Amino acid sequence: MVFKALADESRRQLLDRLFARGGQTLGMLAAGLPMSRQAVAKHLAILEAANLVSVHWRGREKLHYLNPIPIGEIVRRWVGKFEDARVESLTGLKAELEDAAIEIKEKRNVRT
Amino acid sequence: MVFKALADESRRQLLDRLFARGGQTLGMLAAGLPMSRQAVAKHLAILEAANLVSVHWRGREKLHYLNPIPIGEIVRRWVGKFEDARVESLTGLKAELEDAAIEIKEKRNVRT
DNA sequence: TTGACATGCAACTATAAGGTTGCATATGGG
DNA sequence: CCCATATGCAACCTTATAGTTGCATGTCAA
Repeated sequence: MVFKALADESRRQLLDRLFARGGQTLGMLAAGLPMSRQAVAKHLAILEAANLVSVHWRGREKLHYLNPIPIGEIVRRWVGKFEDARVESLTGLKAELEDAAIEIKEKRNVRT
Repeated sequence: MVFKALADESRRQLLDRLFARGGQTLGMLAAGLPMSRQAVAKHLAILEAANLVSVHWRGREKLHYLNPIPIGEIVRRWVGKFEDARVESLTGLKAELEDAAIEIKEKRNVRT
């Protein structure tokens, strides 16, 4: 799942590295990160499963690339439905605030 | 953090509910979800911390709203930097594939 | 073919995360 | 004032996840 994949800092760092330079091998990516090669392999597997990273085998080397499908598109597919909700929610908030104001007014009347 | 907040299905459901109707109380949101009120409260706290949900107190009731700042914007701020990487990455992939093709050709030549 | 290198697989550990229960606190209404 | 209601706080349990180590597999190059 995309959000779970992006939720981890190490995985975002891996995406950063692939952003800086595509086609890196597992070994290249693992070197310089403060964790074992196997840990990196796991992260890359998760990124692959989330369709954020694609791979290409060249002999015994596994080359990693940011997925051709734009990450933004994948994410937008998930959050897009909330885009239009914003205005309505704000309206709702406004209404509630007004309700509260009225209630306070009413109380003042009772007490006076 | 936004992605961690969005990574959980229960929290996405809560956003769905607030999308359907803003200004719901903790109790309202908890009713109908297969978990305790306290669990929902924790999720809402995480959504608040991630700036996805804003609250407004009315007496003893806590009203929840999707954050005025569009969720899409928040998310885009995180993934935006990868948007432009796509083309370059594809180019990189293309180059690697061509490299691979050349290697295979060279081998054929050696063997032939 | 053999050795070195690149990756995969599996078992295990530690910590974080989602969930529960029980009790405390604060507000509103009669 | 008192009780019901709405939420908060804290301890605890269970499972998921990030990480480790050790060994197996597969490919290149001499």
